[in-house]
Amino acid sequence: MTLASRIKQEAQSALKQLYPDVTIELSMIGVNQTKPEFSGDYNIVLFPFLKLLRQKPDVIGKLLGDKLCEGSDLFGGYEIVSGFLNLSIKDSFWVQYLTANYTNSGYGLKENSRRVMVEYSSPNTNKPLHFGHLRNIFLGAAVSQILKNDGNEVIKANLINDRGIHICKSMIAWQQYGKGATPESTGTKGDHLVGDYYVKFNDAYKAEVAALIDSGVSEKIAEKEAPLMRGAQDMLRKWEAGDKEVRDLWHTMNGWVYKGFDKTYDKLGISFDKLYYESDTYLLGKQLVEEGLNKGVLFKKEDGSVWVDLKDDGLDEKLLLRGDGTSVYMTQDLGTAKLKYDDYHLDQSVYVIADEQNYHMQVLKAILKKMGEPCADGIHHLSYGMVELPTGRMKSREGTVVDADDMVAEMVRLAGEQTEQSGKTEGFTPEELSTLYETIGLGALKFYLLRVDPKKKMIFDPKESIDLHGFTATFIQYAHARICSILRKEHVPQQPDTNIFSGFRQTAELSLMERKIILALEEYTMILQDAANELNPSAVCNYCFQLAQLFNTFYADHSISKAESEEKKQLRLMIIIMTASVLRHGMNLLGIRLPEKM
RNA sequence: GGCCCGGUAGCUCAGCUGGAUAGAGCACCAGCCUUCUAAGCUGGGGGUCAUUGGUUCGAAUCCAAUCCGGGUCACCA
Repeated sequence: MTLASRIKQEAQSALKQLYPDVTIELSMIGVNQTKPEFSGDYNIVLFPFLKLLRQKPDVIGKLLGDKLCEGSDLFGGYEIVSGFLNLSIKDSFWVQYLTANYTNSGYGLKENSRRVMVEYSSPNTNKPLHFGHLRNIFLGAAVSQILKNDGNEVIKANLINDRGIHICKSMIAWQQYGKGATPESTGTKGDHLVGDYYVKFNDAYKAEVAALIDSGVSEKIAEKEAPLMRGAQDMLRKWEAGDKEVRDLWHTMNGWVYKGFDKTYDKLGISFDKLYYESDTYLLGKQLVEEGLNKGVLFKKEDGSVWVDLKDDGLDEKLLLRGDGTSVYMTQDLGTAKLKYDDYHLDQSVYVIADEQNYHMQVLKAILKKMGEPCADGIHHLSYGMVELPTGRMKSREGTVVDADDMVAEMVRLAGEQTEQSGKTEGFTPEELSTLYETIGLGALKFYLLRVDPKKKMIFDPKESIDLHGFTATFIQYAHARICSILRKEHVPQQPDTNIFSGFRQTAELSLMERKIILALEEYTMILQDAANELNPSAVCNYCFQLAQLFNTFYADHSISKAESEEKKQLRLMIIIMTASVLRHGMNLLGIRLPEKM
């Protein structure tokens, strides 16, 4: 149990004893950390009790304070300031907490039998990953880890959008302009090569449309009749009919893309437990729609198209099958949702998808619910804001996208540059240095994209690139490296598996910073809990940064090696061991490694 | 226009299940390396928490309205 909740419960039972006739709900008891300008560690707000207890805050505060402190191993004293009961936690409690926990390597792990799927990344196979995908990927991976750490069984899934008109666009452009180019013949990463032809399609198509308009055709007709567009549509029909030549080309080009993606995922340290391909699943929804029709949940219009009426849910009518019987996006998603559920019997299915699809996801869930599908309840849209440039949204057709591979390379380069500038490369082999630069560069990138509340959109200015100072992974990595340096010097293991200071006895009072850090360490499990409940990795980012900040302040005026006594030295070693361990644990959830030297 | 989301320091963001004088980072200014890593630390300036009204002992936080920005409302995905 966390300290804050223990304080709440003790306060409740103390009030029960003091005022047996009155029931005070746990939710009425506000426990907060005391602000630095007041004495004490935690406070209880007295205002909510005034009416119920019919007494002044000073009176209630005194009774409650006395009761709580009486014979307590936890509370050492209190002070009442304008309606707040400021409670001091005994040094002995903090020390006991520290000695009992500093050898931990796991935090917040609990039994939780839920089975959860997290779908993220979900790329199209017509272009390489860009900066916006990175937010999605890091979010999905971090949320998976956070949920797993919370005791859930987590299945990391990737739904690959490998078919459709957009895929045919790069295929036809390659056919017409590629001259047999392959990743090998051009030395280009496969996903980039295919992406180049997607861009080529759009350029050439635009020119075709312009030419048609010049020759007197209306814009609408021109867009439909441009030869490239007709070619792409023709190709899609052939693909659906299973045309061998088209399928072969499709296999080949997607193969190039997958090789490229694998390289990128590998570099990012990202993996999946289950891959779904839309080419396998895109027909699945149709059967579901048939069943819905039979059940009378869906209806057919005169032209044969199938619809669902969601007006009772505050939504609209939605098309599920075209008049010609072909499926739409929603149809596919219905099928995939059911497939996921049938595959794993999920308690929860998390979709990491940008907020532009909020409505779509709402409709998806509503339809499944209406059809009585058991998968409906578990569907949860982890909606995140899109990454924008200072000039607005990234547009692949306008060439304003920031490529993911380029971005990673740039960050690693920056990490190397700064390390060399500050002259910290001594004692590293070239291999160690390149690992270090990747750890720093990639860490900075991940942290930058995870530190903001997912639901908020974010603006990224490539010109300013990403800072390695302040609220960054680098800051946290640096604090960790400093701790490791001290531990090396003192010949103390980073992660002791037994209590190496079993003889420790506390006699000296804790300093302000010593107790502040232990207090922060104690909060960690609660932070993990919140992050898991909210599916919010930014909570972990904020916490780790604050902890590193506390350590740096502590470090600035507390010597460990030359502590004033052996007792203080041991105490501080335990503090920094646990601090480093918590930082590693938290950052590991975010997919960020912490170097021992930097 | 309907629905959804956002608006906090010059910039990027915390804080939002109501609690004390609203916090960080960047940028700017002034200090701190003969002492465990200065990618750090200390201090300083900088705010009408979009606006107005309401609920409350107490509102950045809850409610309503308004303004501004974005998203979405396809037989696209």
